[in-house]
Amino acid sequence: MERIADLLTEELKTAFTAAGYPADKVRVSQSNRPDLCEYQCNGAMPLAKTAHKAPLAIAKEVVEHLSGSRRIDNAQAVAPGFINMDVKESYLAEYLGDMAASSRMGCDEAEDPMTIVIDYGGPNVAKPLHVGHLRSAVIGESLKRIARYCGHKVIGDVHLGDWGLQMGLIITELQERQPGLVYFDESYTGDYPQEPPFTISDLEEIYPTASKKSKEDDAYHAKALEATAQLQAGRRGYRALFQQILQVSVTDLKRNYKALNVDFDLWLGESDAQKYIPGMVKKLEDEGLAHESQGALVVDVAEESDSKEIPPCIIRKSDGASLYATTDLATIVQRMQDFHPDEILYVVDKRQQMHFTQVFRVAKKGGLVEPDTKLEFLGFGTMNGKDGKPFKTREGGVMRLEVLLNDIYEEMYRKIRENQEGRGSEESGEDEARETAKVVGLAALKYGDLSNQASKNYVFDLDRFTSFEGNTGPYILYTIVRAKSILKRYEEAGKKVDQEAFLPVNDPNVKQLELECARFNGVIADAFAETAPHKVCAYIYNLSNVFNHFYHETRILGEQDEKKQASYIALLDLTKRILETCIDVLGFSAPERM
RNA sequence: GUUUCUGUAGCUCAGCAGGAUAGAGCGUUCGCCUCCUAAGCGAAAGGCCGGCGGUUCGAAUCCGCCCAGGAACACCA
Repeated sequence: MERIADLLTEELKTAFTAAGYPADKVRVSQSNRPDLCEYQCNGAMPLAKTAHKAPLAIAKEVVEHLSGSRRIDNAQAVAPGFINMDVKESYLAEYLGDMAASSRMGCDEAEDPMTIVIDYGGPNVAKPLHVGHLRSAVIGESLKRIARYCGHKVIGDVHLGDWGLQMGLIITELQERQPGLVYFDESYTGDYPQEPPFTISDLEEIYPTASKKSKEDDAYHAKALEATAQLQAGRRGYRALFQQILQVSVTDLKRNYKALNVDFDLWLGESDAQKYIPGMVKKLEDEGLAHESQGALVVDVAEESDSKEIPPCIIRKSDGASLYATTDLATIVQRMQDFHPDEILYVVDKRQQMHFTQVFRVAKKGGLVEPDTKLEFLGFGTMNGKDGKPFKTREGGVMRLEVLLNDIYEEMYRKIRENQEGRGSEESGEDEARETAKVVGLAALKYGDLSNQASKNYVFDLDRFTSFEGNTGPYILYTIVRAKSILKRYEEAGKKVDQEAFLPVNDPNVKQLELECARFNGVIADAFAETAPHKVCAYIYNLSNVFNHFYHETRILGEQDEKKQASYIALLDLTKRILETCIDVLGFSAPERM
């Protein structure tokens, strides 16, 4: 369905044309003065100069042509040249009925679906997920869902950091500790053991230890480099060990992402792209793009229009090893081959902007992608503590995601219990309260993150995010639970919800809620077009406010007029469905009660 | 140093294809539970939209300069 604002724009354009004015710049938008009108059009003002006429006079002429409209009500020209208007109640009821009749509430699927690969993980093997991984997971998951809801084919890839020095470090440290393992015996030709010689917690301890040693001890560092090179060269024992490190890590990562309600279609990593490197490099060389510079193989990516210097992109180090950019380029080749996507979207820390600018340019120049393949970089800001500096534990270390989640669950549980006592109402059981705390806690965390613009840094504040007041996840969930509760009682009274039973009701509170519901399709479309989940958050917060106002002013279950009541219920049901769809697209869900 | 992002109420943030009186929430103050979850609703106070210029009938929004803070600037990922 078309958005109401667009439908009104069409009518206004017709009216401008009929009045003899150009209509190309005419646009109707939601009014920024709700006390005056519901929608407004400012199109008359810029015409004043060329038409040599007062804008108000133009507006008046245009308004003359709107009198027969079935959608527009109370159109009037106001100084200095605004055209104010309302939506006819009868039309709005009809529009909402149509919305409610479709399972997608008027939000059409793309006619020409795109294939989009979203790269939004980037966790490192053998390292626990920490808060630095939170944003890409949360934002990427939401973007994936928004794009899917819009009808596109979306492939989410975790893109593991499973290649490079880190693997060499782990192997080196393992060898130090258990030199007798068969993996290190070069003369060994048999099968390697099924059971890995370490657990996930071993790995999580081994890596930082090795990393520290390597920084302090040059000989150790050299050994790690050598191990990395041999692994990359395909040494059997190292490959076997690598597979086991991978397997142990991925199992753990999957568990962690699941707790976040984040899931990936692909569990590929940097290592999977390695086989595409030789061909990719050869292509760049053949096309004369790659050349030697200070011993390294580089591709120049500077462009004349650059306002700053963009250094050449290094494809191969002077020691012959590949690096970050190499792997990312090879991954692009792999993705083009496997999926031929129309777009690849990277949801990555914004500090990597420069790197991706280089990679994208090489990919375009070298023809690794089609000329019209969109390579997009969504750089997100850091999550800071209350002091405005990057979020740390009390001891100053990086906080593990699991720990953060647990803190939130605990805090949520405490609040739920507290509220139940305060209310003195039905006590839910221990288990249910714990379950609810998890659902609400996750919503608190995700909403707290997503309600900020992705590209900006934001302050993580546990107390604020888990609060039930204000612009928070819990507040949204509470609103949904309220709506669910009424619907349940309505049905318990033996009545059936008629989703399309909208009637024109002369009640400003009802109309306000209706207008807000009608914005749904536009909000989703905008959020997709602008890769902006925070717009969905802003919308549901507003919708929740309007709903709670309506709820407070209107007796629904006590309404005597059955038809009127059915209309209220239809509106409430539509509101609930919209809210539920929105939070699903944001990546969390609501409990039955709280 | 160069480039770039950010600067809006005490705090946390919206708004930025220019439009009418710059919006929320928290915090502060004051109302509202015989009634569908008060985890709610209503109201008040609180702002030279970092500063100075420019474009425009009109600027938080566009342009220039300045100030302050963050980030990135070839062989780490």
